[in-house]
Amino acid sequence: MTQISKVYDPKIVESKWYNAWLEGKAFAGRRTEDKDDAYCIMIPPPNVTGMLHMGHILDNTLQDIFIRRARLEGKGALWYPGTDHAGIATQTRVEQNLRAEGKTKYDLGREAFLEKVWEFRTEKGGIILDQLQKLGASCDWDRTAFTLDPHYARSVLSAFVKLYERGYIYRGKRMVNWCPASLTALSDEEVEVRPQKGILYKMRYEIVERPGQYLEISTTRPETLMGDTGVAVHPEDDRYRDLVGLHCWRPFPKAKIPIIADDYIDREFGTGVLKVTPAHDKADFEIGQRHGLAAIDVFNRDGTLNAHSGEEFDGMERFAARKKAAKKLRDMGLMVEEEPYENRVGFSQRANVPVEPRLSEQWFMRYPKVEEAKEAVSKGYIKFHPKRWENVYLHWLNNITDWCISRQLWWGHRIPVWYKKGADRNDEANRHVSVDGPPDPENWEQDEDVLDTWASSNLWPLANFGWPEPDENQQKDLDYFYPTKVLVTGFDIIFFWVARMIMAGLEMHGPEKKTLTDEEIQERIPFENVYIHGLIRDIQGRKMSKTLGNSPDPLDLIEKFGADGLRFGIVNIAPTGQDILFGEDRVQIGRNFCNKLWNAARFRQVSGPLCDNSSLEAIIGRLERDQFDEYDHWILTRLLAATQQVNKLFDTYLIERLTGVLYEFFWGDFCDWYVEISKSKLKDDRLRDNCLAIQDLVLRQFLLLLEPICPHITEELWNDLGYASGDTFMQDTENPCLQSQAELREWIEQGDFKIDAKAASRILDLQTFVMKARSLKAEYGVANSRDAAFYFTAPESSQKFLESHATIFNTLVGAGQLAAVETRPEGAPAAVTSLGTLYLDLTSALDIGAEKDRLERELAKLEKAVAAGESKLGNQKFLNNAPANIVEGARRQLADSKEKKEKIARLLAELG
RNA sequence: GGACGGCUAGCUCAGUUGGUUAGAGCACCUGGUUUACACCCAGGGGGUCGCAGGUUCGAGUCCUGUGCCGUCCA
Repeated sequence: MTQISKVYDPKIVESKWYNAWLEGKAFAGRRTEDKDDAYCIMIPPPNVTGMLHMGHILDNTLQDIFIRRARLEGKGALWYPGTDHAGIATQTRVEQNLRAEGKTKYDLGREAFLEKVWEFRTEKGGIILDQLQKLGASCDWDRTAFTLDPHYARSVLSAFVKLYERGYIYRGKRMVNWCPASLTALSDEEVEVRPQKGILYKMRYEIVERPGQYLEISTTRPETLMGDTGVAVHPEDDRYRDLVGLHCWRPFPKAKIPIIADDYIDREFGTGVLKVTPAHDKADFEIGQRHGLAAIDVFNRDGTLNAHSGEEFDGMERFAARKKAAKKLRDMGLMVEEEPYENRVGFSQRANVPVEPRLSEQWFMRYPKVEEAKEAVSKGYIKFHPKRWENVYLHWLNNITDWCISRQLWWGHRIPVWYKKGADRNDEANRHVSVDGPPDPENWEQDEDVLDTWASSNLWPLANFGWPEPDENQQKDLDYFYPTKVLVTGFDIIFFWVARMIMAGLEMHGPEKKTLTDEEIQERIPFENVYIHGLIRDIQGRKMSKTLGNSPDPLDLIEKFGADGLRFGIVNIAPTGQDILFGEDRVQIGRNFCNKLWNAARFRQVSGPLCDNSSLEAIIGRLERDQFDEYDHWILTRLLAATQQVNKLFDTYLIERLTGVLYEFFWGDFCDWYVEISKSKLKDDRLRDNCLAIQDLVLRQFLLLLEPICPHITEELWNDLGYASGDTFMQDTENPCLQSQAELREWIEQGDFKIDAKAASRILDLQTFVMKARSLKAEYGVANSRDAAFYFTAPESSQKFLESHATIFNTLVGAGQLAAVETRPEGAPAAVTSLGTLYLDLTSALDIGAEKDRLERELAKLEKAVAAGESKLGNQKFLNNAPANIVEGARRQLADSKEKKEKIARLLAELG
């Protein structure tokens, strides 16, 4: 048995146990006989080259809590880890490295460049997983997956092929969100709309048929006017009705463009006239389509202007071009007005630059099983926690548009489409679509693009079990673990990943079907619960970012507080379903709590010999039920209540509340009261063994309750206090008794013995009595004297109770004596409690003024309570309508308050 | 413009289906080496629960309106 040291040192303990778990294969996913036991969590795969940040700490701590609890409960638990290839992010970083060497990816060519990325991945990949291990994450690491692993890639390509064959994937020239920095198309979800201060330019175009007459047009983007192919007004706008069908002059490059009428135009905006630039605006593109206007692309891929914009703009950067275009309009006398204007501009989330609407050839996905995806949630097969996020999910699905899935990148899953060399790519007859490619590759060229990363990670729960061609063992896993139990993620990922995984599961898991029955939906969903947590922000509520420097390194925090301390701390400060304001001082509570636990265990170790703790049966066998006093009944009542509360929090997915319940029970009840009481009981030979047995029982159950949150320290103490049997870990414990308080109650209550809740409630009175005594000591400056004498007057029933607890009273208060008296001792300040009136014997003279102040404060409180009680009980309607127990409670309360009030009034009168 | 969330002690948050005199942690103040723990112990101050109505015997909690902050969508 290890001697427990004075200060808890998490470093040694944490690495020791983590290694022991790894060696013992404690995290290996296991199947039980019964599928109902299956409990699988798929990790939201972090970027393979990413670094751990606070968001990961929260997300993975929560997952670890779920999975460790499941293991304790004997479920078939599997936490499946892995990383994704993060197409844009990873490629961008490698390109940056190349740029430092003065090279571009084109210098290397596709193959050599990809080799570089793989090198980078090998170097950096997995760092984040090591970091998760420092946190204590109990993933089944042997299964660690990567979205570009060969088998995973086959799944992704298979899905593409199936979706293509089923008509969900098509290629087309469309308006997409173009990132001029990353040089790729983006999905709508990757575009973040931000308000931007700009200028609303009002310019005028001369009407061709009516020289000298102008149309005034408002725009925020004069740099696109070279691509204008029309000017549009509302058909019912009387101001312009007669101009429709005429033309006006585009100033540069000078061209005649038609004036058209379209319902889309907002008559209220600006002058009610819109310049139509079909190649550079989504709405304009649609107007152009309706009216047969040409689309002239005046931009290059990188956001510079091209030859179509005219010689003087060719090659110019887009924002410089805006200034130049405005100047040119001014010089030509065509600028009417320039006013400051705030408009909403789409930014590329990843590259942090404004996106360009751009016309290009891309692959799109029409989402499959949209209706079923809605039903899965609206019918309750998939539950969001907190539930309100279901609205967000459903709203998105109700307004869903096709998904641009091709990316102009090299790093990713290359689209499995080949085109006949030199043939028209848009003619389906010239395409070959398959996982393995055409048998005669020399006649084909493969599509250059790769798939959006989310179009691969949406298969995560399926591909990791070998879909679509699982081997025998994978098939067993798939049958057992799918659908997975819970997905833990932040609300910002609902569209990107959660919704798409649901649709992918519904479409792919099982044979092709046009529509699904309710039963099929339930079989195909990828998970049953979605646990949504908040985002970690800094203490001022700002998002964490590298540029702000407000993002602490989690490894530093683990160093400081221990992994368990950080885990406890982060869960403790997380409100349910809201963002989390992170401050280092806020998570200290976790470290402090671990230290408290450590020392409580240490106290147990020095309090008496460790007896047989190796099984619940052994501990229960040591209880001496005939020696139970109120404290024992009370602490066991509290233990059962805490067990029940924790169980309910797991059932209702309120994980953020766990630490509150555990803290209150362990620190507030066990340490502050039961352990303090023990200090008295342990001196008594008659009481000692039972008291130690109760401590052992409480500690055992508490360690089990806490283990999911603080796995290392609990495992250590589990061993130090002798709960471990053989070489097993906590997770293998028989009879953890966690799933309801009834299980544990059955063990304790044997024969006629029942845990006495009434006896427990008397402890609450005693606690008040003790606190009043401490308060008197503090107020009269005798807090130091451990021999302070207390007296009390009390009715016979309480007198007996108090006298029998005098020793414990002395321990708890730090007093020398507690004795019953007939009347108030001379010069003694007093406190009124429901057990009786308490007096502090002062050797020095009583400060009458201070005592009067104190008692008057107390009197005022009681008068308020009495008035409230009387008005309530004087109300016939209250008596008629309120439930009997409430009325009875109010009566008792009033009687108690009245009695105390009278006593205090008498004490005051005595003081004169 | 639509939807959702928040508004309770100086700060961050609890407050179950309405029911005793609204709680915790941190911060603050006072005192403290007592059979574990100063990462600790004891005590104390501090709130008209955003605002206004309504329902009810009774509202932090339910209803209506409204203000401010935040987020998502358009």
